[in-house]
Amino acid sequence: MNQYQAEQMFIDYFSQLGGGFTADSFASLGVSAQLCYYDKGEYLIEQGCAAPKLFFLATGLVRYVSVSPTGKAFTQSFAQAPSLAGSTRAMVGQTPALFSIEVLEPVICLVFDWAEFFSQMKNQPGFLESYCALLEALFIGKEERENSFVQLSAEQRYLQFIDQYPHLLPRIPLQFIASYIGVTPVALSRVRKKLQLSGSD
Amino acid sequence: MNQYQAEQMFIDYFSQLGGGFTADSFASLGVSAQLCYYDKGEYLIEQGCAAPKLFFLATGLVRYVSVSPTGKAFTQSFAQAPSLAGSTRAMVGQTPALFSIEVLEPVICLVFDWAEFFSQMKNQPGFLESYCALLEALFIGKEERENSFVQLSAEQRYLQFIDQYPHLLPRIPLQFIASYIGVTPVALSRVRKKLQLSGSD
DNA sequence: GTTACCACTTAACCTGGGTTAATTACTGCG
DNA sequence: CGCAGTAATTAACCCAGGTTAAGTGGTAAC
Repeated sequence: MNQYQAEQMFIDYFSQLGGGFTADSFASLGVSAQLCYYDKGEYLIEQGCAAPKLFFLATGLVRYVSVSPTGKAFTQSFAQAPSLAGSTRAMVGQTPALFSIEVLEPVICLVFDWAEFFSQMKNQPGFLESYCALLEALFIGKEERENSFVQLSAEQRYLQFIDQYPHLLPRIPLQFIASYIGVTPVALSRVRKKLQLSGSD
Repeated sequence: MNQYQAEQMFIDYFSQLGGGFTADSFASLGVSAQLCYYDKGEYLIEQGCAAPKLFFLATGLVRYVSVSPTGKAFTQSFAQAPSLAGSTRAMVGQTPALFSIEVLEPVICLVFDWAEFFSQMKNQPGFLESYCALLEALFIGKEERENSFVQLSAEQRYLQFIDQYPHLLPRIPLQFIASYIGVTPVALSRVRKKLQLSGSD
């Protein structure tokens, strides 16, 4: 994976969001990106710190995790390549990030300075529409997740997770799934036991 | 409140989002809006139905409420004028709305057809940036709410509500606040009793 | 091999909040 | 005025999920 390939993936990713964004090359956009590598266990951004960078994951898998004042970790989401990653809040509001981004599988990514990236890209025809489409999708996702937390039991949220991310299930430790669906690993273990007792699959 | 005044409020509202959107009049935008009135108890959109309209509330107060399959109502948010209202998901995805918008205090609003509105407005300089800013704010709000549900107790969520919306507290029935913070009215009543016993304010 | 370190499970106990239902306002209405 | 109908409180009971702690693999380092 070289920089050129990553940039091509990025352009493809953005084009398929809808919104009519197209581009031949990064050079023509006038944005500069740095190709970076992160190993499992490293962090792209850290909770409490400034996080003005936008990441485009060409390979790898990460999770967004926030730790409460009482020390409990909560996984807000997973993101697997190809995907953008970063804290919208920290980028646009220039406030400290409310979560860390932890690498679960080795990441190769492009790193942009958000302010520079946005000021360049907003003049590209179709970019803002694509970005809006992306934001809409993010928002809708959060809305659905909000509903899950309020209206579903831990068991139902686990089944929903399996349904939505079957490919992630074998790749991430159960404790992370537990922290994603908002229960303790102990509780998730109970749920799994109960499920394998009833349905025998 | 006449249509002209409402349109002026709308333009002001959009201008102050940031993003550089400005306009002299609706006429110059080429978008058509209908001025509508809704009484307390009526609905702007209804769960399960198509909801291709965007509302701009010039006066009034509404809540977004969804009812689960088991019949439990959950208040996703409140919106008071001046504010936009509508289901992003239903507008952009042309799917049925996942919630209803219920009028709590009489509403005077402008009603737009989203598809028409967006196709006209996206060509206005600065509009897309303002719309992005709006979406970012919505997304960040949901993210914070997600955190509250996972990391705070019912009591803490209630205190947070009072802190965030002190002006709404005396205006809406307790049961709606309960359904907003994700507990039953009975549980909220317990919380309030406990609070007035400890701190005497 | 053995020691150490994880991830995961299981059991025992506890608690926050749900459920049901009775009681007490508060309101508008005939 | 009395009588609905609705909102809020309170009490009694219940349960999903948290907490603590002990047990069971699995694997990497020595």
